[in-house]
Parts: sequence; structure tokens; C-alpha cells
Amino acid sequence: MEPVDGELTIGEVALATGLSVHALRFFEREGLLLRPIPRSSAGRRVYDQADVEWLLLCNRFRASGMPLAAIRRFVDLVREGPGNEQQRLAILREHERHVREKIAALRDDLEVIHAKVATYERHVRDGTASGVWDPSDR
Amino acid sequence: MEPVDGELTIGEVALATGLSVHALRFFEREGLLLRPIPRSSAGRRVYDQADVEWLLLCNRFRASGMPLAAIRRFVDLVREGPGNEQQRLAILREHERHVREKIAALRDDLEVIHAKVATYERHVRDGTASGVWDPSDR
DNA sequence: CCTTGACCTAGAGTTATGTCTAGCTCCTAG
DNA sequence: CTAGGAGCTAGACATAACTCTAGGTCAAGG
Repeated sequence: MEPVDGELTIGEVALATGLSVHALRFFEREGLLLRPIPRSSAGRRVYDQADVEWLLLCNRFRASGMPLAAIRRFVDLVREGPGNEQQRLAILREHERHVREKIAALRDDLEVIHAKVATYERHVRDGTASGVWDPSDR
Repeated sequence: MEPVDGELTIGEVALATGLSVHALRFFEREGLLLRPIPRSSAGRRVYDQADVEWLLLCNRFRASGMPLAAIRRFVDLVREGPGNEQQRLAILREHERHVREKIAALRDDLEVIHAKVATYERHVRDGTASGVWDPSDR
């Protein structure tokens, strides 16, 4: 295949984004792309670099726990065209807040977990059994 | 019901842990509790405070992304009895590592997301459209 | 020309983690 | 003694987010 300027096949996009070709088709069906992906004469998807960039941002959203439904709401606003940037911003800010809260919660969880690890380390080092579970204890 | 020393009903444990009674029965079926929960003469589960504490720690594990299957592996080791504390420790350390990595990844994601938020804020303030998506742009 | 591999659609299947229902028992308060 | 609420089991159902299959088309290299 002659590589034409910025055009990409689904396989190339999969490579560039880490998503499977299955996932890319799924995302499209689910309305998660900012535009309808055009097709070649043979019916194949023809992506461009901006699609890849959007997908990379989607990966950030997904990795940070944004449900696909929220991404879809954002996409729908973008597709409606200019004028609703406040609403788009609200979705983004809300997600940013979620991520900050999630990080804080994880740091709390980590403390508890690390304490348990420390307890086991002490136990393994000393051969004691205080603070670890022994079913015969109960 | 006469509250006997440290005995708890499933409903009380649900309240204490935030888990639903359904989830508590599910966890038991899945082998996620450190011991077989004894039953009253009428066949009802009789929990104690140590069960609650384990479930609270499980909540930390789950909230920080540990799959139930990993919790079950840990539980199986505990139920095997003393002697495998090194393996238990390995599971805990591995999860601690995951949590640290997850926090780091989330901080990366947050940076990207915050940059997008900042872009939208600038756009909304200035009425420009640079860096935000406009499908008619493409 | 022929093979190989990438691509297509529609739809079924999977995994993880619960949640809910049906039909039953048991306990306690009025 | 009866009604309501909490519990019980077994198993069906739900949800998100993919993933895979079947059955085809198409295109480039040898």
C-alpha cells in the first residue's frame, strides 16, 4: 500500500494507539470518535493523525477511569459543533476531579496495604505471628 | 436478637463494611473469607469482629484494583496454615507495587487531562477555538 | 494468476463483579 | 397466634468493555 500523506489503515491506528482493531471498530460503533471515519473505495476505514490523537487522549480518559458513556457524551457535544464549550469543560473538570479523588483514595489504600506488608516482613524476619493471619488463631 | 459478645449477623456486617448482604454471600461462595463462617442453629451466618476487619482490608484491596482472584489466592495461603508467609508477602508486595504504579500512571493522566481542561478554559474565556475540537475544522 | 494477509459486517461470547428473584424458614413484637 | 422483617439457597440476570467467529471482499507481492 502506497502510504498517502496522512492516511492510516485500521491496523496502523491499532499499532499507534495500542488498541486492537476490534476495539477500534467497537469504539466507532459506540460513537466514540469525533467524526464518522471515511472509507476507501473498498469500504476500508481511512483514519488520519487527528483521529489517532483523539484516541490517545481517550486512552488517558479510559486509563483514569472515565466510562465510555462519559466519553460519548463529550463526543456528542463536539459533534454538535461550537457553542457548547462550557458543557464540554464541565465534563472535563468533573473527570479531573474524579482523578484527583482517585489518587487521594489510592494513597490512603496504599498506606493500609503497606502497613500490612510491613507486618508480614517483620513476621517473616522474626518468625513471630503477630498481626498476620493464622486460622488456628480463631 | 440478644447481642451476644462479639457475634454479628450478616446485616450488621453489611452495615459495618459497606458491602451488601448479597455481596457478603457472594464473597463467601467465592472463598474470599479467611474461615468458613459458622452458622446459628437456624442456619444463619454468625460473623465476628475479625471477619469485619478482614472485609475492611478486602475493601482496600478491591478499591485499589486487586482482583478477587488475587484475594482468593491470598486467602488460600492463609487457610493452608503457617509456613507460607513468604508467598503471602509476595502477593502483598506485588499488589503494593501495582498500586504505586497506578498512582504514578494516574498522575501522568491527570497532567494530560488538566492540560486539556486549561485549554478549554482559555478558549471559553477568550472565545477562541484553538486546541479544542470543532468537527467543521477537519 | 494465486496466495496471503488485512480488512469488512453482524452478531455471539467472555470476564469480572456483583445484584436480584423465587420460594422458603425463622424469630420477635403486638 | 399472626405479621413483618431478616435470613437462607440456588440460580437467573445485569453491566461494562471488550473479544472473537463466521463468512465474506480486496489488494499487493511473487
